[in-house]
Amino acid sequence: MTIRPIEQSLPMQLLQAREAAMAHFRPMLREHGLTEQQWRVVRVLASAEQLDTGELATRAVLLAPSLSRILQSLESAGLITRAADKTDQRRQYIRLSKAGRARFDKIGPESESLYQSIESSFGRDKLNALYTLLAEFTATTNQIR
Amino acid sequence: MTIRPIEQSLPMQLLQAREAAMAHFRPMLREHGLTEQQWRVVRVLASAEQLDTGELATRAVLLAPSLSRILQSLESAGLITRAADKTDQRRQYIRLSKAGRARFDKIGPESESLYQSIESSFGRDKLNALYTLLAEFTATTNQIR
DNA sequence: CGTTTTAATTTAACATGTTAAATATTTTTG
DNA sequence: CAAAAATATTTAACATGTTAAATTAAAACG
Repeated sequence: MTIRPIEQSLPMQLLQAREAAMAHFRPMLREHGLTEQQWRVVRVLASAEQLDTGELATRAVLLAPSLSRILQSLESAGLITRAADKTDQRRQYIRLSKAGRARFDKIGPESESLYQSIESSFGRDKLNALYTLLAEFTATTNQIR
Repeated sequence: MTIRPIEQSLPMQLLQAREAAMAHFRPMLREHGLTEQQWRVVRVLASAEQLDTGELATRAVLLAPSLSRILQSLESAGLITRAADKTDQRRQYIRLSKAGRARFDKIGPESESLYQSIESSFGRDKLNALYTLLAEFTATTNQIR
């Protein structure tokens, strides 16, 4: 059997594409004192009143152990608050604090601006095409067995 | 300014697409005692006589500190050997040991088989189109500034 | 030729990824 | 209802990601 060279594999292209994009965001986030993953959590919370950690993990694409540690750091930084569910003591709800909202309001426009510079370089139409293909790929591949 | 929702951002789609793909490979690699990144290094070495660590890092898409640790583990496992450059004592060359080659020969076909099941589910043409778009995106985005 | 600068690699420190196990709480069952 | 099974979250352990600093060797410079 012929084995595909590593550089011709889709996972490697996905990795390099993501790295190319994130290289533009990381320095900015660093100046604002957030990691890429912490920023994902803040962004998800900014678009919802409150979320339980399960839903938060799904939307931020984080595994539970990672999210658990990230929430500890965000809580220490005063950017989120937690509240236990009244009827199910296992479940807890997370929401952005005022400081968390303020941080989001500061970073959001800078992030969007960087995103648009990427969009205009690559072309909006191609970016949309790529986005759509990726979504299809993910859906299809997640269904295999 | 309107801030793009996280789930509509390309970096998140890239992350999810990669995760969808890797979920199929990780359990197999685990049974063979290699992590995803160790397997990347072995694959790169399998297609070259020997490589210095700089070139190896580039081809396996790893940062130098990560590669340094991975080489230590692969050396402990007996899968690679190292040799210093005769004229430049800073530079070292890495090559696959016989055990490393044997490991590659065992894993390679299983990996290729999984890859082909993904390819046939998504469609070869769409996969190629996606691959090409990703390569263009990476090239374009790496050039910005 | 000795000193400074550049380059290759490793180490350090902290955050996250991954899997397994532990904990605490709910729900199901017999 | 009491024991067992299921669920939500955290902890543990080890590997990798990321940035900065340290180490070592080579090249450039005065």
